[in-house]
Amino acid sequence: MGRRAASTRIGIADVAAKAGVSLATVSRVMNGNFTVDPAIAERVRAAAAELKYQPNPIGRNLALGKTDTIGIVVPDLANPSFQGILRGLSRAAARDGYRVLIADSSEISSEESILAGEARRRCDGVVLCAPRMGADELAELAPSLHPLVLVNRTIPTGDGAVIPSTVVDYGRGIRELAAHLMELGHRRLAFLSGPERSASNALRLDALNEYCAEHDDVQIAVIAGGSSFEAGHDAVDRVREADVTAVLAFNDLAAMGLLSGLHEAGVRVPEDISVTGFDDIPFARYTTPPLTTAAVPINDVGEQAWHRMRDLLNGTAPTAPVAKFEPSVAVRGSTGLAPVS
Amino acid sequence: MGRRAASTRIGIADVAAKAGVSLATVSRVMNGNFTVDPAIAERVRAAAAELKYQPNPIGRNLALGKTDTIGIVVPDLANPSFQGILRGLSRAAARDGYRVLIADSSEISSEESILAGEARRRCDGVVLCAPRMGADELAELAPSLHPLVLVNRTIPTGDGAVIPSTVVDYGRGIRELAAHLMELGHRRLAFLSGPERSASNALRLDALNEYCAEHDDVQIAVIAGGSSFEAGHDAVDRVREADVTAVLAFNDLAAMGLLSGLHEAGVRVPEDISVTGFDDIPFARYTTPPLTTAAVPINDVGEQAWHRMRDLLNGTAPTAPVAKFEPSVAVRGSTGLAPVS
DNA sequence: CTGAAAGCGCTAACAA
DNA sequence: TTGTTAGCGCTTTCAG
Repeated sequence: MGRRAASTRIGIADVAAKAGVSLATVSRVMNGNFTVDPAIAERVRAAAAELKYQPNPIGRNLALGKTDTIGIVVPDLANPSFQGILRGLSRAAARDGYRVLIADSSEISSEESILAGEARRRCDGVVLCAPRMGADELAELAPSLHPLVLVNRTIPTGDGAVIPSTVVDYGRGIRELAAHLMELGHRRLAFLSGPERSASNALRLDALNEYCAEHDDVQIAVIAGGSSFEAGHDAVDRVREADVTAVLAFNDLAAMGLLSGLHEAGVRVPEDISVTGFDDIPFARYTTPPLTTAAVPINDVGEQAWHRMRDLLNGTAPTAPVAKFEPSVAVRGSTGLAPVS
Repeated sequence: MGRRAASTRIGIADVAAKAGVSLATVSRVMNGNFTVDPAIAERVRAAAAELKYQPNPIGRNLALGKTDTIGIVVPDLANPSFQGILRGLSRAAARDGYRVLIADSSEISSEESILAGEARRRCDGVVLCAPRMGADELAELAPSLHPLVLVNRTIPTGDGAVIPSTVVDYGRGIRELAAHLMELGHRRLAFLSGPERSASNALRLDALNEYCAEHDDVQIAVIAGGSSFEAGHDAVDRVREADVTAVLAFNDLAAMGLLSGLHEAGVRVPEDISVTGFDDIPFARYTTPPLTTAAVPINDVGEQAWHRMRDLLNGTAPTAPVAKFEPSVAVRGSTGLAPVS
């Protein structure tokens, strides 16, 4: 048998006894089933109130086969973008009576599939946020995770089945940033790249190569970077050696690190070199100089991820399985006219 | 009866059938109980692997009366301090095989007790992070939430029972900040206060009053503020009217907002006025000028909250029921010598 | 409209 | 060692 409940917690049986009705009736009343005689319902409610009865969701979960909880796995809770997504997701889900269980993979891609599986078993669905795992692994894992929503990642759909997702048009954003720099007279640019496994990094890179091909007077060097402040900071030397007049950083964090390193090295921004970020995190406007970046409505991304999940849970076909967000360039002080060489 | 499971998910019964043993044996094998014949155990494992069997945690939860999950309720997921606490808590709990369910009260204090109760019913324990609710309400709620850990809040213990908690010595931190300013020659200070309901705000205020009483050449004006960037930004006029040479902001966010507003108004920092923050959030060192602040090891706060919770869950008496953190002043560019008047 | 009873998937006491 | 069986707390079918 299960643990002999020495616990004194009151259950549906206590309420039933006190109200002099059956368990089924109490259950019906607690769930707002109106096929119960008003007088009896009132009696049940009174008993419940008196005993301060609170239904145990775990028993309910088992009986119903659902938990009203979704899981989200993120690479790093310290990353402002993921924080924003989590917040948007959590608030939107809460409005519909759902809770969020979090799993932080600490950027260890091999942990992702395990965490995702565990989360899925405990929850009604899983949101995989910018998973770092390879495409093959993701494709193989996906079916077992259903209902699944992807953020900033899509699966190369062999067949017609599409996994609902929210994506940001990183390619378009970085192109617009490049165009902005070009207008300012920059021709020799550098892309301070992000994490190698990051799908959104590949998107940026492809778009930049395309842009390059279309404008043969523009050159774009690729410099190894990362997604963190430190990565940007540590790239200063490589950036200076690259002999460029502008740097497109992978994201705001890296751009801020670069800004800081450049400042320490006595390089002026934007007089000597222009710098752009990506995301428009809350602090981007308060750097020195304020960061020109491609703004992403990150809370909305999280909210839309929930909406995709809700559709999956309800079995209603999503209006559009993938929600695409177009970043908008926010021109601030970190970009300026190219220096005359 | 429950839902007639049309679902094709494989359960412990399938494995038992395939391995030709009883449910109990499968359960024992899956839980690493070594009282099972190795040969049989191997047979069970093979069957489980072949069927890709994954134990359903929900059934387990019900049988065991535990979920291996703890809940945390935070006032606002957009606040860097709460993000840090959540991250520290989540990572530490994960190391011990626990997951975290989040609840964001959106700074609505009346929601807190509901969210906390719900979280508690679904989880094995609850962490209440800087609850905004009143002391009476908290004291009344606490028993029903056990196991409960408080962050940045304590309960006026009528009797000897102490609720485990992690607290930051805000009083000491703000005193040291005030002392730092005094050393720089400042005598007319202002405290840009935080949310009214915030207990940590009261701690700062009390300490400042005490400090004032001890140093009769120092005056500290209190200006209504808040905990957000906007609150700090909007307080610029009040700060300028206060005729002070230094401002102690409630936290880094408010300080950054103030810095920004001051800059827009043409007031120089620290030449005209010095500004301090509190927390040392990741961005504090990158403001212009870099922010002098009282550094709080926020991830550690979350980690220690988990350790308190773990002790509660294990029934082992916590080493110390309350973990106290002493902030350390990080002197940076936003504070300087008081202007000669 | 109400109650009895059969599960939901798993664990553990008890018996064999 | 292994199997039988009685729950964990709730929902829901089905009969009354």
